[in-house]
Amino acid sequence: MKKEFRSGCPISSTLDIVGDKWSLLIIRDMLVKHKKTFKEISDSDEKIAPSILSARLKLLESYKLIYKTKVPVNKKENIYLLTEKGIRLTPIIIEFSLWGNTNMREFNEIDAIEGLNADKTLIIQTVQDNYNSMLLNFR
Amino acid sequence: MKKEFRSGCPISSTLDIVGDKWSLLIIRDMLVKHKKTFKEISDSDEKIAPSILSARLKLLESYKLIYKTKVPVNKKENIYLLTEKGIRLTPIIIEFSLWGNTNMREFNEIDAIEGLNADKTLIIQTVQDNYNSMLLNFR
DNA sequence: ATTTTTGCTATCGAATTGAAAGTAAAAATA
DNA sequence: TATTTTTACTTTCAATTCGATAGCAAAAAT
Repeated sequence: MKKEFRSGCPISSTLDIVGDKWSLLIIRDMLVKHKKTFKEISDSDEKIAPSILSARLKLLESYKLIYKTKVPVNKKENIYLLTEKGIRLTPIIIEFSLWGNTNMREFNEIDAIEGLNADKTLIIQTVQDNYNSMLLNFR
Repeated sequence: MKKEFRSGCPISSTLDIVGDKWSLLIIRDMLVKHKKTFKEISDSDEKIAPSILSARLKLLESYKLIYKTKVPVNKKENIYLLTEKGIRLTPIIIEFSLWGNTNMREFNEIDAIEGLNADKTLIIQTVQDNYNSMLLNFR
């Protein structure tokens, strides 16, 4: 675990954990697409390198945003799940999605995202509720 | 300007611009602390390197999140201001602040931030209104 | 018993970061 | 007006991180 933060600012401290190009995409795939295994998470449009994914998962786990478990019928496969802290990143994920949907279209061809026109509080609640429902399968 | 985005996802595209450790801190300092010059922005608790700051300002300008102007009485000093798109990052900045304030305290000594207990919509509105008021001085 | 798949790790070249020094031009000062 | 200081960066280069690719051990699948 990295011990040195750049400052005591909450934004700066958060960026010291998730402020790279990949971490929030990993959280996105876990949270919105309910991806749980190393292979599922690495299998995204953006094609994260396995060494980078491995390092990021370790870091996120060490800061308690995710945890790793296994299902009894498969000793090999790691199941990565978001912790409560990780789930609380939902507003950040949704705000990035809303911002990018509105402001990035002149620079990149942006996919249409279903459900983004709903009230943002409802979107956040729905995403979190869906994830929590899925978590019930692992208790 | 970098032309290649990793995918058409709005989150991924946004992270391709601001997904480094410094960009959102620059936006924070401009938006919340009303910092406008190279020196002011580089003079933060986190101590960004001048070469990195210069590169980030150019990138943010090229993607139209900020613009550069000068005041008539000072030909030398560049004044960096947020564009409308840049100001629209306020919800992201505030969500990072709220998340870090709640979830980072076990890992880092987090500064108390005034005003974070208010309703988040009000915080966002206030920050944006304050910045827009300040902008009136430059028209 | 054998083959395939998964979950990584290792290697190494490429890219980025960032410390520190330097520079030109403008502002400030004498 | 001459000189000094400050600003806004740029440059250099070592350190660090990224990421393409190949490889490996163990478990699952056949």
